[in-house]
Amino acid sequence: MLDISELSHASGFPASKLRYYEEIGLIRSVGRRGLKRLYEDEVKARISLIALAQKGGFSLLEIKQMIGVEGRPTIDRSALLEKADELDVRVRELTNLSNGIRHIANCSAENHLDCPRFQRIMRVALAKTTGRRNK
Amino acid sequence: MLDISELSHASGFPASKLRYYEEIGLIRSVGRRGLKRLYEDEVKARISLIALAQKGGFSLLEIKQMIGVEGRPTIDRSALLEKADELDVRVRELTNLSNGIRHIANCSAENHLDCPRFQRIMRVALAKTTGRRNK
DNA sequence: GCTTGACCTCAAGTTGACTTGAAGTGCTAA
DNA sequence: TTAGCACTTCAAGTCAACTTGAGGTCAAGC
Repeated sequence: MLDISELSHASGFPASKLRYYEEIGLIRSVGRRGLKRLYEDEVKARISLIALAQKGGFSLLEIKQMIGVEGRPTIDRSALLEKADELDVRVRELTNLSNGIRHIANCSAENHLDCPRFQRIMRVALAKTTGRRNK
Repeated sequence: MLDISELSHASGFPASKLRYYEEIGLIRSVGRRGLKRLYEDEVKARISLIALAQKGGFSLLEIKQMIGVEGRPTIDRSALLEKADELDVRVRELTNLSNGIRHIANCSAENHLDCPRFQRIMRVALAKTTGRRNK
């Protein structure tokens, strides 16, 4: 059991953010000591997971659906697997982007977009992208 | 040479977004036909790159610094390599997250955060994260 | 030459994810 | 028992990244 300042300290999230997450139902407190919220230790893992998923480009709403209220997702298995696939596509793209950036850092071409090697890298990076729904 | 509707169609970006990008200096038009903007073909690659970098979690400002105005970055080599490193860290995290999500989809535990296998996956996913500046 | 329609500008509105501020509350220690 | 302080709520503010809307303009086809 931790109060909000302990959780804040442990997670590196400001208390305002934790209150906000609780407000939108991403985390929950299990009671109060006085008027202070009390959190279970488990919440720490939950918060780490949320932070991670955010880096993956998921919105808080998507994350809520994926991890659910009690650690059980509120969306179905196939939707979850779809998210994982999405993530894998992104991972491949970002790997290529990383290579592209490294190339820009090292290449001496006037305009990197004109450099054939860079173009090849980007062609690869984007090849996997075709066919994606565009929001 | 393409006008904005052609570019919009080719890139899948709404015209409003293209105008916005031009306004903030991320892309540029090379002239007008009447009052319609004219873009060079090169802009298509630039837009793809922007979209890709955004997926990598970079802000439009960061992207502008990385690819610059004429295809030359406005930040230095070491800063670029740092961005690439950042991206590599993220790639590893997201790979683990993907595994975590797949596990949630398949695991039958009551609460996934309690599942030891899931915990292990997340521990790995987050292990690489320690030491990162937290904004 | 006149209408039409796709573009234009510029200001204001929207959304997601928070933060900030003002005013209140209740353990804790003197 | 009273002061202090860390928490509380709730409304409003902020920021990035766009979108929307009102009112204007120009080339093209009738």
